[in-house]
Amino acid sequence: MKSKRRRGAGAANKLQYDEREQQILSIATALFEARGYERASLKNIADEAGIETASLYYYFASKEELYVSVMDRSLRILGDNVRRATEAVSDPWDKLECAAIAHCESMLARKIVQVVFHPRFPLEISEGSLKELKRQRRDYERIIRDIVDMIELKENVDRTLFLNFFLSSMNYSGLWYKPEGRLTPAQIASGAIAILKGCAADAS
Amino acid sequence: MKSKRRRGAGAANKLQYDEREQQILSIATALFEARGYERASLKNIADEAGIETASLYYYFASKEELYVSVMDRSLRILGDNVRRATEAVSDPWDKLECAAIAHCESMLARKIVQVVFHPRFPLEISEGSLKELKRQRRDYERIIRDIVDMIELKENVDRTLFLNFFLSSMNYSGLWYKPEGRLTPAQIASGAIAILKGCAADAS
DNA sequence: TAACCTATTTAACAGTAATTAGGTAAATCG
DNA sequence: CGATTTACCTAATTACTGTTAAATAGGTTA
Repeated sequence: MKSKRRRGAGAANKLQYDEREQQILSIATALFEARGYERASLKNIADEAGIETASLYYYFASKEELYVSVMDRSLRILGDNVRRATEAVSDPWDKLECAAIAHCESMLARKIVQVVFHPRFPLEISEGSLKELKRQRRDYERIIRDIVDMIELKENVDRTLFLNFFLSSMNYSGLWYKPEGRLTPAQIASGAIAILKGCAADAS
Repeated sequence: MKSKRRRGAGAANKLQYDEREQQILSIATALFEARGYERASLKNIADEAGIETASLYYYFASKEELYVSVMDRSLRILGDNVRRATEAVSDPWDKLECAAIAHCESMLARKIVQVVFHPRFPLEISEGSLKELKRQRRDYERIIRDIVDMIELKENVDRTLFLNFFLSSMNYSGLWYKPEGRLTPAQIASGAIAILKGCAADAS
């Protein structure tokens, strides 16, 4: 609604609308990620952006809307990265590995999301927003599911469990990943694939 | 400190100290689990216990102390259950499967924890409490690690990654588990083991 | 120059959180 | 019996929280 304004400026430290909006989204992403929804107060976010708390309402109608925007942005970036990384690959296992690497690198190396797949949403969200968020999450998982569906698994391996297993380890990698540790995000992703490859039907 | 008191009672609905303490711990566990630390207020907990908010301070010095007690209790129960389920088993893979089943059943079927392994602690906790919690978590993970160390893995599988992978899927199982769904907690656990068994050195 | 718009501030509000101080009824003890 | 202890309550306090209303400084447009 407010996204096409351009004119006007103000005091020395004023920014243009789009710049400020993106800045707030970045800061909010980092703070929601670091502290969780409740403990990342609007004051925290505003302080980091160098503006007053009330000014946030010029860009977002409520904290909930800000949260939904953060999730939206994160999931879209993640989806784009994974799609881009996998589209040129045809072998199912290679495709899954590329997806894993893109997922981990998006989550861990760059500071984009990680907030995304928390088990329960951290707030009592409005009906509409909740549906929107769930849809986006399903859309992303669909990308992965489509890859998993191409893979031939041993008969005794439950495909849905395999998918959940993969997604959970991707998400949880944020727990044990340390920037200064011995494994890079890509190595973690490839290591996960190495483990899962034991499930291949053609046990190589 | 206060654990040996016995005497005295009060109005009709008063409980003895230990009973009330356990009741509060159970309720707090369920509420922290369902709503998260911030959104589970002391008023919520007190209401459910049928007492006033201020009365909680008769049992716990602060919300933080209550949280630490909940974690403590949960991890001890979980550890006990897993130890008990595995001590009589000698084959490493069977042992791990028993651990997985005990873990999942403790987390999912009975309503004990699940709060336990959230990536980041939900509060800025005091130095001492934090150390205590981390120690307990490490102690539990040690149980699992000792089992994993007995397992023979393919050469290209990173043992630490394998361990983290296992723990993360155990924890995340709460995400997709539904009491009315097609899989029981034990089936989820066994399914996870079936997936991981592809990593066995003697590829059966 | 006058009118308007934009990004921001100041100030206040209403609600709720955790916490504390002090009191009270009933059971127990000597 | 009276004194004490136990388990609780009432009421107030402090410190935020998200949110709104209104004002303002400076740039744009006519």
